[in-house]
Amino acid sequence: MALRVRFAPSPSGYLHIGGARTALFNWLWARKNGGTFILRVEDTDQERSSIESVRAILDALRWLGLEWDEGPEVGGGKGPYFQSERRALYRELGEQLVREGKAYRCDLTKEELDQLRADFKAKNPKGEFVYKGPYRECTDPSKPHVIRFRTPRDGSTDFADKVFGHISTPNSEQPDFVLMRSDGFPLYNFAAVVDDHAMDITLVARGRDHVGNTPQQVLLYRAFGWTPPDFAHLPLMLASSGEKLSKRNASVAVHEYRDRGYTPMGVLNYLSRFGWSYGDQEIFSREELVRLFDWERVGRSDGKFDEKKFADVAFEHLKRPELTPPSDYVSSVTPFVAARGIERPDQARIAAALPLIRDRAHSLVEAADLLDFYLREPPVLDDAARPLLTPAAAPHLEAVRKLVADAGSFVASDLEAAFKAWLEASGIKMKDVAQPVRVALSGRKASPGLFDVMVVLGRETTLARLDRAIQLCRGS
RNA sequence: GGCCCCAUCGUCUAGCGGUUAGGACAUCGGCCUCUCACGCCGGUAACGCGGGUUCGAUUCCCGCUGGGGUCGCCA
Repeated sequence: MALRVRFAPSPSGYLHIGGARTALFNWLWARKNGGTFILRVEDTDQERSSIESVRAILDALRWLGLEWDEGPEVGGGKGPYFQSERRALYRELGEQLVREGKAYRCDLTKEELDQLRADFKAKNPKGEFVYKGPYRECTDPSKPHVIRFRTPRDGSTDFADKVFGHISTPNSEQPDFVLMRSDGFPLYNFAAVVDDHAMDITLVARGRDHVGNTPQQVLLYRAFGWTPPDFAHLPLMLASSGEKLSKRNASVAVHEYRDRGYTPMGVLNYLSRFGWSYGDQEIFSREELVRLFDWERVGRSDGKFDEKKFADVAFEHLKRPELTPPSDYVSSVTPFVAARGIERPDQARIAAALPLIRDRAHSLVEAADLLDFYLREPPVLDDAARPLLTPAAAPHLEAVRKLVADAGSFVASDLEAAFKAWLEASGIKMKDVAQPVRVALSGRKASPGLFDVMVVLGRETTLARLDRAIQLCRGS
């Protein structure tokens, strides 16, 4: 049977990097094997689901380039892809299990259950309440009720996990879990099983926090007489604090990294190496990831997200032209440049300056900052740089101005040669003249090499900036 | 607390019986140098503990300890 995997988020918050990793591994597996990657929205909880979250998740996935073959806004032959639109199916199958005696109606109310929990908690402050039944089976279907699964009392439920191997759980541990809520909406375990089966999912890959659900789901597959899919659980990505990643924690939201100027592959590369490895290799292109990914190389222990390592991996992608081609870099950084108030940034000049900022910009936000003075006339003069434009610096700038004006060819090596010759002849030290010139050209105390900057600016602009600096020196 | 799972530098990890336990990030030195970077060189830094199995355990088994997950009419 053709490989079909899915990513099934609940639209109750942003897509965070942990969820993005789950989506990535599914996507990689599908792409590697020519399978189908399905996106399904698990919006059965009307209280917590929101259309904004659906939007946010779709946008984040698209930005990362994890395009889905079937799902919202794409369609497919196994829809609908929103669980809220599949209620009739769940209801029908729930009734079927009741008819077959594999499930039953229970009219114990939520309040009564809460009371039981509270009572238990009062007596056993340490332990956690576990009520496995028997629940109150109701005979009057017109009364509000849920449908519970009639869980076997003994034996155990096993499944093979592609990452963790064989996992066995005693059935005595499982409660008579709820399939259908009293409001007619299905609960996670039930809806997931029904949909995974209906959508012909062949492998369910999700976070390790779902291993406890798997036995219940396997029990459901058996009750229906369906063959369970394969399972693969991923070790958890914890926050750097060691706590579980939260959907409400905006700082780990995918869109946050986009806004901070990281590229999709920067994010994906870091995520790919979290729980998966390929020898000592750290940096991968998207194509390499698709080719090399394998469940065999997925680890089993949880890890903590590391901001520094993440930033470095992202930087590596920005730094290497083979990973981020110039044209991609220019189009990616342009919006960040524009956000600084530079209207219709000169793309050609950005491209020209690119080699000078590539190994200096750790993010597109930084890149836009480093690009600023090439694109703004006059350049912004930093407060910290202003003091370098002293009357004493004026003569040096005058001399440099002449050199630039007289230079035959306007290429870095020739400019540097002429510069060195002048220093030689005058006995002036490079250290003493470089900083004023740098401030004149860039308005900053730090910049790429002077001659490279001049070439990007062009002779005319270089002269204009030197002139302006000379005026400022005299004025101070 | 029950059940399930995990355990190599601070962090992400390589290792699949015999290695000076490797790489990357971080960190600390140094080099390069017109500034800032990049780059390069080098240092500090790990197999949780106790039993086995074996000629030999980081590696296999058991226990302990530690950590995590889960125990909802959330997903």
